[in-house]
Amino acid sequence: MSAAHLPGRLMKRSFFEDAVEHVAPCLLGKLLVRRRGESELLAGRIVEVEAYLGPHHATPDAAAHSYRGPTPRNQVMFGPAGHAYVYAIYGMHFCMNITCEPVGRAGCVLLRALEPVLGLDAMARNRGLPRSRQVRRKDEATRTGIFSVSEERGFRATKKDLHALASGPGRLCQALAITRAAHNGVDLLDARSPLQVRDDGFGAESVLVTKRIGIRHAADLPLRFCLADHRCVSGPRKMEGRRMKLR
DNA sequence: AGGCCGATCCTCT
DNA sequence: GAGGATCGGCCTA
Repeated sequence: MSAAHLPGRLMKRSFFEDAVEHVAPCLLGKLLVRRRGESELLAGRIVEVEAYLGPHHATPDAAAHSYRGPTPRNQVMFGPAGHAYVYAIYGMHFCMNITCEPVGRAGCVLLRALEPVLGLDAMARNRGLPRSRQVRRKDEATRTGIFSVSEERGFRATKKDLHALASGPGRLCQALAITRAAHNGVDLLDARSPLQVRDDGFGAESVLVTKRIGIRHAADLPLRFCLADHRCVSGPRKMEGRRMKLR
């Protein structure tokens, strides 16, 4: 498969070499593209992320894996920007981050939720979910305009079905078949990579900023960013936070 | 819609 | 040896 068949354009390295708390909200709306084998293509739009601050930062972030400095597990975080940091958690899930900031600084963005865009059947299979039931009506999500694409031949997903595919950091890795063994350290900005971040020109507008989910330390930092009102976002429906316009 | 629970194992102390 | 950037099932409401 040639790169010409992939949606959008590869992102530039400089985009990720900035402070992580600035990069994180700007990642919303970008595509995570997964190529597998000769023909399989999966893609999802990033709708929810969290920033984790490196130990160089003025604000201490005890929730970050880099908090106590480099270890064998987190060494990728201290390397160049635009690479995947994938780790295993609770013995049964993977989480994927994108490294940010110049070499030596370990700011990282955790990907928390995707809106499925391409390869929905394969995602359902990867997740061990039944192929989405057929819906008689025109895809409700697309009709309401909440979703940008989310429909392809042979798969008509309800909002609930879409949410089950890749909403949550563990779920999105399972949906795209992302593992630590195969993908930790992969360059996301290389056209030959099995995992890429791409920009198809989607314009994110209103962003909701809240506390991060599922952590004990530094729990009050406002470092979770999601597309406001997007149904594929994970976590509690109503979460306190402030709205922010991008750019 | 939200809270509690168990599964399961790697990483760092 | 403790605990974790989670998930899905089951419970109450």
